[in-house]
Amino acid sequence: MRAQEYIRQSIKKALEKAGFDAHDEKLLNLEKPKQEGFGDIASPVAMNLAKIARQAPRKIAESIIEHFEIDPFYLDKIEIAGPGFLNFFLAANSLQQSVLDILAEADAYGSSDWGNGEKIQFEFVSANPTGPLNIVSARAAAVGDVLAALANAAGYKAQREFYVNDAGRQIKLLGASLSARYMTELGKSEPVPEEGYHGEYLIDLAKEIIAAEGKKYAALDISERQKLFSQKALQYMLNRQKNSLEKYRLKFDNWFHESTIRAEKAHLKILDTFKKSNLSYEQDGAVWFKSSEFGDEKDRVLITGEGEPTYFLIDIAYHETKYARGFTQVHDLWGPDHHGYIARMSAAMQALGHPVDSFHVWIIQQVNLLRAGEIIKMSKRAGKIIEMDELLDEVGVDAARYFFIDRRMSQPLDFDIELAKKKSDENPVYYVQYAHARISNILRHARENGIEIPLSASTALLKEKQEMAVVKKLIDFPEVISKAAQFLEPHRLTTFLHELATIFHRFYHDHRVVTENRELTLARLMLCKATQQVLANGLKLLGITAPKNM
RNA sequence: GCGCCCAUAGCUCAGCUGGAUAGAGCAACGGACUUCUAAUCCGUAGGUCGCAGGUUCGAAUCCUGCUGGGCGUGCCA
Repeated sequence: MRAQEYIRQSIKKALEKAGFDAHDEKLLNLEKPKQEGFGDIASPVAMNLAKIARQAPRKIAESIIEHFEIDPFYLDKIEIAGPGFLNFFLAANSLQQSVLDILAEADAYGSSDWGNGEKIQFEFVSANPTGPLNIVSARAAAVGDVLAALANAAGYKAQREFYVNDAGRQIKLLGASLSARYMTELGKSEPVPEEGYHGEYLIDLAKEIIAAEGKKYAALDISERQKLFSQKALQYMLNRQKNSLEKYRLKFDNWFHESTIRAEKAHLKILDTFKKSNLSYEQDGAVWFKSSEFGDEKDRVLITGEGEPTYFLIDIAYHETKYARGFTQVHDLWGPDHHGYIARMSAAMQALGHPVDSFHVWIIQQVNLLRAGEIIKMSKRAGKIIEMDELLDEVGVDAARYFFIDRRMSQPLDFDIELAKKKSDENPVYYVQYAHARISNILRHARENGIEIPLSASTALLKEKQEMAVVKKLIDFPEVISKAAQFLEPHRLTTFLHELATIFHRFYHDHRVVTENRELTLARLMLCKATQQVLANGLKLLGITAPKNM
């Protein structure tokens, strides 16, 4: 059993014996003391209980200690400090043992069953297949991928889904735009629609088509050609997006096509449901959803005056399938431009009878690209957009992912390209990777000196301050993961890994691993391996490589 | 106008859902390589937590107001 688990359970038992109501797990939250001298793990439980039990926190703390059975394997002592903190001082025994436990668990260390196998879904990126992926998509891709990875590690069954808008107006425009480029390449006049897509990628595609299939499509009727080119362009863009994502080490579990909603007329069923429950009405020739009854600021159109379903209606039907597919928690990661869309979608989900807290929208804020401190101005109109591919080619996948994860997603992000490229101490990515590589080097050095590294060895000689500091950090890992998953805050993981790297580098600096003392050498090798394991597990969740040398 | 997000060291950001003397990285300054990688480590300096009230044993954290920024607010997708 992990020390944290032991402490939590023991506090619970002590509370019960002392006559307090301890069923609320929240009360048992453990903290990391802010300062040295306050022990290794702290519990504010006495202060939490003070209000409920109407007793002085210190009194409660004393009562808890009185009923607390100290197992010397885990604890040296408990102290009451400050306003009523319980400070726990971990015993060397359990710390030494946890190094071996980590090695035994290996790749699985850090995982937990916190989520109880609940089926949840993360839908993200979902960029229109009308152009290459941009920088915000890159950010969403990193965040969504890591959130899902964290959720899976924390015991949820999380799915990564990409919603493909492969139907509707913008696809028609895409086809028309490609058709225009095709004809222009063949020297004929056909303008790109005003609201069409003017980026150069369609010129490239037009050239590709001409090279591969010639000019046979020029003979077609324009509307026929546009329709055909819609599908061609769609396939092309989808493949291109998939390739970009693959390069980014992101694999979606499911690609959900909007066209299936339309084909199955799922949106009409929604319409029907709303009609039957009196949640919609007709006005000015359109059909409206009474979203204002569910917290939206006004009602929204489902069917336009021209009889077309709105994107909103299709989107409701799409989201309904998520619940139909068995997901109990639905997380959408949207771009900042969809801010105003949240209330109505949330209203729709409530209208369809889904719990308010089962549907979540997280806005991934914009990314400002900087080069040497200067913001790079991007304009969609002029086609001056930095694509995800360009960014990855320039700074690399590892750095890009790290930079995107290392900040709360709800905040705009200044991404300094020059910094991300720098292979120096200014760049936090390499700091963590370096610790991993450094350990590989130590292990190699040990082998070169004739030390065969065993799977397990006694760690009883680990007692130096820096050694213990590393172990104490290592045992935090499972909680970092479950909390990062619980609060959807992946940056907790990068922070943790950075701290672990710091503590390891410090240990490395102060102590030699491979020495004449064979038993101590083996013990420290175990510590190194356990650290490397945790670094590797953490980096894997982030989708960042763990290099053996740098 | 209304709604959401944000304001913490020179810069970029943490701060574990109300707790102990507010932390880290970078930048600045001063030190440490005959060593398992110096892509590292140690030290110094740096703060009215935007402002003003309120809630209580206790507030960077919760509430209200204000100031200053970002975004959103279509029978578009």
